[in-house]
Amino acid sequence: MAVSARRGQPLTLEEIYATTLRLVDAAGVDGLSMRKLAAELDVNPMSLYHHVENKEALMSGACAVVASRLRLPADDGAPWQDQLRALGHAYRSLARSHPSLWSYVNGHPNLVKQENTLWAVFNRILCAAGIPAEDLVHTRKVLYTFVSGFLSAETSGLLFELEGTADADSAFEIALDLIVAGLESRHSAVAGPPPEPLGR
Amino acid sequence: MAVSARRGQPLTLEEIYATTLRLVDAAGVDGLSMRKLAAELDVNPMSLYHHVENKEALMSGACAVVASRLRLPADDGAPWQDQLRALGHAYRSLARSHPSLWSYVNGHPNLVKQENTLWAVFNRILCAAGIPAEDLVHTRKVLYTFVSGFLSAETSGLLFELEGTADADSAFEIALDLIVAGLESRHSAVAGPPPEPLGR
DNA sequence: ACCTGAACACCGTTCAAGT
DNA sequence: ACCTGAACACCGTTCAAGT
Repeated sequence: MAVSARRGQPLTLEEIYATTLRLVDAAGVDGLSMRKLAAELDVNPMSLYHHVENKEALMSGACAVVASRLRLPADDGAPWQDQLRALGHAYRSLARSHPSLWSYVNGHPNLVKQENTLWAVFNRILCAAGIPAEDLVHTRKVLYTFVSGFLSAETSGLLFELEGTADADSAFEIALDLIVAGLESRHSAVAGPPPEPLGR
Repeated sequence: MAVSARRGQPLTLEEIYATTLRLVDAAGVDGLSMRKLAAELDVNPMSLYHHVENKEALMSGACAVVASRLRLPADDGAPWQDQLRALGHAYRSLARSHPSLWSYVNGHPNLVKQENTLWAVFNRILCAAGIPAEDLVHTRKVLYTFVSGFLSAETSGLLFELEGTADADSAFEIALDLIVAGLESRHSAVAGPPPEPLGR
C-alpha cells in the first residue's frame, strides 16, 4: 500500500476534527480519547500525532472549528437593543450546536481564543447603548460572563431541560430582558445618533 | 500493628476531604488522582475505597464540604438591593476560597446539589424586589447563571487576573450594578426606602 | 511523508487476601 | 473493621522502525 495498510487515503485535519466533534456530541468530552478517535478513523492511535500535537491541541482545534461558524449579525441600523439580542441569539445557537464541547470549554478557557470580530461587534453595540468608554471593557466582559454562564448551565443541563427547549427559550429571553434593562437604566441610551460619553 | 502498617490512626472522611481540597488548590482538579491522594495520606490507594465510593463521590463530598461553608446573610431589614449584593459577595467569597474546584464544578453541575436555604434566601430577596410570582423561578435561575458565569470566568482566570484582585473586584461591582438596575427597571420595587439608581 | 508496534508511565477500580 | 497487593482495563505520549 502506498499510504496505509488500513485506509485508502491519508488522514486530513478536517475529518479528524469532524470525527472529534461527532464523538464528543455522542459521548461527551470524557468519552473521547485519542485511542477511540483513532479507532473511529480506522487508524493507528499514533498516526494522529502526525497531524495534531497532542490532545489539548486536538480539543483546541475542534473548538476553533466550531467558533469559526459563529454568524455575527451585521450592523443593520436597528436599535442597539435589537442588535444585542441578535448577538445573544447567534452565540446561543453556536453553543447549542455542540453542548458537551461548550460546557467543557467553559472550564478550560485557554482552549479557545476569542476572535477580535466578536469583540468588535460587541463594542459597537455597547457604544450605541451609551456605555462610557471607560466602562466599555469591564461591561463587555461582565456581559460575556453572564451569557456564558447561562449557556453553560443550559448546555450542561443544570437548570433547564435540554429536550423541551421552551423552558430554556423563555428563560433566555428573561436573561436578555434583564441585561437590556440594566444597560438602559444605568446609561441613558441613545438609539440613533452616536453615543455621548457621560461620567457615572 | 492494630490498624495500619503505615499510619498510627485510621483514615477519617475529614482528613480525606481536607487533603483533597489541598491537592486541588495546589495542582488543579486534573492534578488530583486517587493514587496521589493516597500517597499524600500515606496510605494504600485502595484504602480510600473503604471510605468513599469512587472518585466522583470524593469530588462530590469535597464540594459539599465547601458548600456547607456558605455564610448566608440574614434578613436584617435592609433594602433588597443591599441584601442581594450581600448574597452575591458571600457566594463570590466561597468561590474564591477554592478557585480550581469552583471552575471544575461549573462544568460538572451534578456534583453539587444546591441547598434549599440558598434558594429560600434568594427567593425572599427577589420577592422584596417586586418580581411577580410567575417569574420568580426563571428570574432566580437566570441570576444564578449570571453570577456563576462571572465566578467561573474569574476563578478560571479567563477574563480577570487572579492576583491583583482590584480589577475583578470592580468588575464584580459592575455586574451587581447591572443586575440590580435590571431588576429595578423591570419591576417596580416595593421594599423599604426608594432604590438609588447608582451602585458605586 | 506518512504510518505503525512496542513500550513507558500513568489512571480508576475489582477482588481475594491479610490483620 | 480496616487495610493491602496483585491484577485488569484503560489512558496520553515517546521513540525507533517500517513503507
